[in-house]
Amino acid sequence: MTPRPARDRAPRIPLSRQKVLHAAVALADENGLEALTMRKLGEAVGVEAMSLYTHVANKEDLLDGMVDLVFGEIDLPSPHDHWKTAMRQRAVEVRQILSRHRWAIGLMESRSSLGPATLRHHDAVLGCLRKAGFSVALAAHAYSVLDSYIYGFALQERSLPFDTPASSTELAQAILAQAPTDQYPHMSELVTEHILRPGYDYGDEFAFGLDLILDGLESASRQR
Amino acid sequence: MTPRPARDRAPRIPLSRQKVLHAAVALADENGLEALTMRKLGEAVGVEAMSLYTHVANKEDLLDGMVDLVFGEIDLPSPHDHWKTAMRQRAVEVRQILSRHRWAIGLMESRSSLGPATLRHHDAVLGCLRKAGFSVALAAHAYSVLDSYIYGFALQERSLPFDTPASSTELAQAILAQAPTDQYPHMSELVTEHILRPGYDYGDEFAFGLDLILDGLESASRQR
DNA sequence: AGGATCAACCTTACGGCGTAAGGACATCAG
DNA sequence: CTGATGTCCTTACGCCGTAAGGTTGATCCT
Repeated sequence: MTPRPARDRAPRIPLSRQKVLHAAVALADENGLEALTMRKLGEAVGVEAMSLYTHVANKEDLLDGMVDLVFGEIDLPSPHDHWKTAMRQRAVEVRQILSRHRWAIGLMESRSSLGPATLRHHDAVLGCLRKAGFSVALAAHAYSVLDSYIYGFALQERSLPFDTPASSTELAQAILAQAPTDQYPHMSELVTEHILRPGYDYGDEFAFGLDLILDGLESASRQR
Repeated sequence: MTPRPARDRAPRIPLSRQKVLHAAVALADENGLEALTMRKLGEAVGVEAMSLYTHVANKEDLLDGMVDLVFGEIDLPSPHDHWKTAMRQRAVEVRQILSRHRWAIGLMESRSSLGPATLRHHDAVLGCLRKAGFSVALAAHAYSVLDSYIYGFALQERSLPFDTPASSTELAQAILAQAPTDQYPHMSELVTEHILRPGYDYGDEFAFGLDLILDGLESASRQR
């Protein structure tokens, strides 16, 4: 009665941890981390929610895997570049990646189990600084300032309503409406004379702070 | 039959938005943001979950209020201090407050509706910089770098397992176990020669980056 | 005093969440 | 052919935020 399935192959390509992780990243990218539920992820890969547990231990493990995938997207610093060039490049790239994966910002630094791509990345960055003559302590300082700045900037950038410069104007006006000129004069000044200026883009602030930090590190590294 | 309640006063002190917000902050401080549920918050203030909706519009509004409460904890920069002193003081205080309210880190910058304490705070910081001769643009740059650094540092600090310096040793050893010395040499070097050193405390890194940024801002402010 | 108004609070219920427990079934090794 | 293994499914539990509507007690206007 039931036809033999063996002959007309429905090739039964099974799922894999990698496929699940990639689908999870895509889903979080599109709809935010709060929309990443086991049920929706299952649907996205064509499987019931509970079947996902064949490939990930639980949701924490899923997030760990997603974070390591993101770390894997970051190019390792090229060994030929000057440390300053390499660190600037890395900073710009990380910021770009974090704006592609906004959900990752609170997660990347807070995983308690580090994946292989994560470890490789940290090691390469430290190696770049050590090779440039940074002491172990200074390399630690440098890594701390740089990443604090990069993640912090990404965090602030994420709060903006949408990426378009047009809608940032709307936000500014909304803030201005909430904040009467006479009560918050410096706030209004900032909004009217800086943020509402035609070419304004908050993202441009990134370079200022980054160069400030890199210059500071340069002089710190020369001092010993 | 039922005794008149008017005489023997059970004074029926009603709840208020402020009380709800304070209880919510306390609950999140103690058990983390994920433990802050309407039911548990209701229990904490002696009321059923649904009754909370008399005082807050929904959970988003609750979070908005909590964030504004935290901003209210930050002292406004004293108008008599040099900008550098005032900004350093503020940075240290914000970091301290963020370590008391770890749940606030991802939230403070990302509320779309700003409370009065939040606006007052931003205005005072901007005022301090403007009064010190910073142009509007430079004040914006400065505020951006400083807050990016502060929030980013707090974010990284939060990832540590617990605040005790003893347990940071455990974490370091766990990482070292995950990361074999030959495969990640610089990582191991950092852990063994820096992090596992007796007096090490990641919190100490904060001052290095902060002074680096403040010095950078000082020279930027003199340049025009 | 009597009655209306109204804010504070409660009960019940709904759909969605992560995941524990256990069963079905295809594939493959012996 | 037989049993083992790994992938996937079904069902169910106790959480979550909150919509809808009911009860109660204080206050104010006759």
